Amino acid sequence: MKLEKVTAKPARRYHDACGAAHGLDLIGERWALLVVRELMLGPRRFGDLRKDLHGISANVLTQRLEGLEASGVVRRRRLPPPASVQVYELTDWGREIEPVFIVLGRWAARSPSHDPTLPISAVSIMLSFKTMFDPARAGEAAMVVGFVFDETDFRVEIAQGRLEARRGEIKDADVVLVTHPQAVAAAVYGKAPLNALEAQGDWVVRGDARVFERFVDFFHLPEKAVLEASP
Amino acid sequence: MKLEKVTAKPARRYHDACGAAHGLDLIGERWALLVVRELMLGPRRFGDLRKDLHGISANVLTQRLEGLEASGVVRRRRLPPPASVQVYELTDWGREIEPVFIVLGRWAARSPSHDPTLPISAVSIMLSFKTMFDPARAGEAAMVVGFVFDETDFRVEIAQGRLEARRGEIKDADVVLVTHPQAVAAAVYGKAPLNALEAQGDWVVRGDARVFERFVDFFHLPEKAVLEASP
DNA sequence: CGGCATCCGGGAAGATACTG
DNA sequence: CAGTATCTTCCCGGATGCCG
Repeated sequence: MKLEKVTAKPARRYHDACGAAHGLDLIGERWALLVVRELMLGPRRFGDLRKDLHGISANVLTQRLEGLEASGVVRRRRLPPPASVQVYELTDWGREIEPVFIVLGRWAARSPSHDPTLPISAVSIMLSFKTMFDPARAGEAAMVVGFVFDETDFRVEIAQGRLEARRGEIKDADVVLVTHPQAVAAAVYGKAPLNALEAQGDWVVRGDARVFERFVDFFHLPEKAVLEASP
Repeated sequence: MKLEKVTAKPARRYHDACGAAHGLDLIGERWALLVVRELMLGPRRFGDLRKDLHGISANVLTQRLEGLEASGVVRRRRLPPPASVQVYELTDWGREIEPVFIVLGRWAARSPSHDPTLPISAVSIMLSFKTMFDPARAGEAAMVVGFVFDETDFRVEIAQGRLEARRGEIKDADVVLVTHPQAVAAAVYGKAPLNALEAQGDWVVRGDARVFERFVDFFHLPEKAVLEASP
């Protein structure tokens, strides 16, 4: 006998008209915002999400995807045959969460306890470019930088003081880095010497390495906040 | 024998270099962001916080304040005698969370499940003015609107297409409303008729009521998002 | 294997009572 | 008034197992 899905959400809500409080009802549960982050650059499969959300368990991921789908943030789709696999993607409205990442990330980067050397996902590093890009430093520079992370291609295009970061074709890239996100973070935010990374073997450059050297200079983390202690 | 406070936080962290993930480590626990919200307009006492965070329990509020203090977001201070009471306030860096509220609130207000008629705190309604103010509608209007919520004075000043909302003096206000936040939400966002609210008795106007009628027109909730269902 | 249900241990949240 | 102590409830995280 099949149990009816009596889910009957009692669900811990704030019951508050405040917009921010309702936002927390939608994406405030543990892992929820990071699931959305991983979908920010396009549809993903369950297993891919699980792999890049280090530490999440399968059942929690299932619950979050269900919750986000019920809220209208995420939508589930089955790709047409012969693929026939299920993927999860953001709705149009879900995609509009992006500014929340930008401002939250920019604020938290100033935290004294923020450690940019920790592991980072491919999507995170791409979004960080949007967050930390300094148009003043880029000036009129124009370039296409490609990244290959674990068989997947990502591209960052800079032109007219604007930056676009997404998944996609990198045939036209000025330079392509075959590496992993953490090494990119070390180069861009840690300003690690590029030849050292190359020597370590987790870094292969295709194309004009000088372009990437300029690229690195367009980004920098904000200054750490200075704290007043409680007396 | 007194137990040493071996707090030794193992603490559930994401362990992720992503700025947003670290932001969640700081303010992602349940209630944390709403505690910050209640401090956004200046120092508050423990009991005041508890009263306006409907549903929080004393021990959770204690834990959040401790955590936020440890993170450098909140600071604890004892007012000079004869008051000699303890208050909590945001640090300079903590105050910089404001944009997170603005964008999160603006995004969540478009949620199909957002209900603006729920209870709302005094601080929330004041912050909502910053979030939902439409400079185009205000044009060159200039006014000072005062609110008295439960013995505390708040002021909103509009001038040159800009809005400022804070606690403070309302002697120079063009109009003052003695009421409660939910009634203001009904008037401003629900566009409830003002005389109806006055008739219900939870609404006293001092000064020029016409000024408030214009004020209401400067704010409106964003359109609800239209959702694509999962097939 | 991908997606999801189920069971279980630990820990955080919620409610209430109690103390200085 | 400002928390602390205690108890219960529920969520999170990990493991296992089912089924297409």
